[in-house]
Amino acid sequence: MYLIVLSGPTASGKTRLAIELAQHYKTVVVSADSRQFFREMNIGTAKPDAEELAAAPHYFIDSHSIETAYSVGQYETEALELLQQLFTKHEVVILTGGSGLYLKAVCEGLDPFPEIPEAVKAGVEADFQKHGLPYLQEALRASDPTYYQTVDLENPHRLIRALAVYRSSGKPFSSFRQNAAAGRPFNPIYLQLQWPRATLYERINHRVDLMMEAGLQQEAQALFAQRHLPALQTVGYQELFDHFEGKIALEEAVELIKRNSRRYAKRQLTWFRRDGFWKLFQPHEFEQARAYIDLCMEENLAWAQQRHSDRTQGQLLQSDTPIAQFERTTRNGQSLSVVELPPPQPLAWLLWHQLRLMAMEDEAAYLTTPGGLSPPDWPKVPPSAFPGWAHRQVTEKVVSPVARYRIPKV
RNA sequence: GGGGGUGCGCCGGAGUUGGAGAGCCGGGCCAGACUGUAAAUCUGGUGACUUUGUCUGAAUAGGUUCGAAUCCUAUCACCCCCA
Repeated sequence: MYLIVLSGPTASGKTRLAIELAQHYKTVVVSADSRQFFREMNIGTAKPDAEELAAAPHYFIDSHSIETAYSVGQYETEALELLQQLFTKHEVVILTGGSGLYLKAVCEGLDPFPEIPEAVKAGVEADFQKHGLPYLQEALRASDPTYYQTVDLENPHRLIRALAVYRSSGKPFSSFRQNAAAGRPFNPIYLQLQWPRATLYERINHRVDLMMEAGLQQEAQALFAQRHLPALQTVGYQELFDHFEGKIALEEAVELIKRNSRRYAKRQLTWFRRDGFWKLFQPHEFEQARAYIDLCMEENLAWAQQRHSDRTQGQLLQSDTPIAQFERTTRNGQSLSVVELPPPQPLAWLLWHQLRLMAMEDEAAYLTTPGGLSPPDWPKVPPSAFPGWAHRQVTEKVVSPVARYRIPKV
């Protein structure tokens, strides 16, 4: 059983690729989007439209109302139940969405925490309103010195949550936080959509204009009375609420929606970067994504990479055994991508593909192959999948016996 | 053509009676944190470099002065008024 996890920043094209993959694998799409659950919100959440919903069955779209309190914990439980059912009928299921914590909840699991009565949480929030942040910090120091050491003490949400858990259960927040990976009956295959940053921002700006044309203002107007609900603390709605309250002009609200969407996308990228298991694709690379998924299933593959300050190192794993390595270093504005290739085998093109994406924003990128191999020697590479395949050998800086190729920009 | 005004960081604003600036505020951007509000919430950075520090810097070139972003001259750019 495989769960194809398709993510990427907002406006990167997840919806569309998810549907293409669902059609190809004759399966369904499960949404992990923390806003598309809500049936009252449509335009501003970029929900799949009727045509897209008809093209493949979707779950967790319009499944909840903004009136009911909803949390990642509940989502994890409900999603797991659903997946269990789905896997009885499908070998492969697609999970897509941009909310990192929600994806993590499904794929890795969150530690079990006790239910917190609404009154307790409201009590802590009231104390915060009354006494301010120092009160929360002091209360946490007294009740949970362990968490106090690691938590961001400037972040009220974190402190309120920890104190509410303590007050309702009598046990410190950190005692529940085991960071234990939950067992899952399926294998995730992680795919992430990538654009050059400038292009992504253009797409976001453009999509906001389209949302406004589609009637986002009217949609927000209808929800104005409920603007204090947690679900409506959302980019695209908050800014318009401010406009309706007369705080800002409409034009300004639209600009702020664009800016806040860009910031959101940036935070998503930060979140995803920390997990090194994402294999990057461009949104039009359906064939490559499909080939990667098939290889992962046939060869039991996994992707693993790590970022340091100025370099990225990674491995391609086969049943936990490294079978290929790659590295990228950045120095003085110049970038260099290096790959240590195994003997010719069908997976080498994955590395080539990855390096081309890494080279996307770099001035120069190179591929080195030990033993004088050249990329065309690699079998099973679908040439049509790589229109930029044309490479040229770089002669000036060849480090014998390693062959060096310039990687074309995407 | 004549008169007046303004020029420093990626952008906008503040500040200047000649006295310590890599330096205030806001924005943008970059980077980061984040186990139940997560499209939320929070943090840091943003002249250069060989970064415990060093160097350069107030449109450009000169000048006055112990000392110039501040005063003077020329040039350039932009804005306003008059023709």
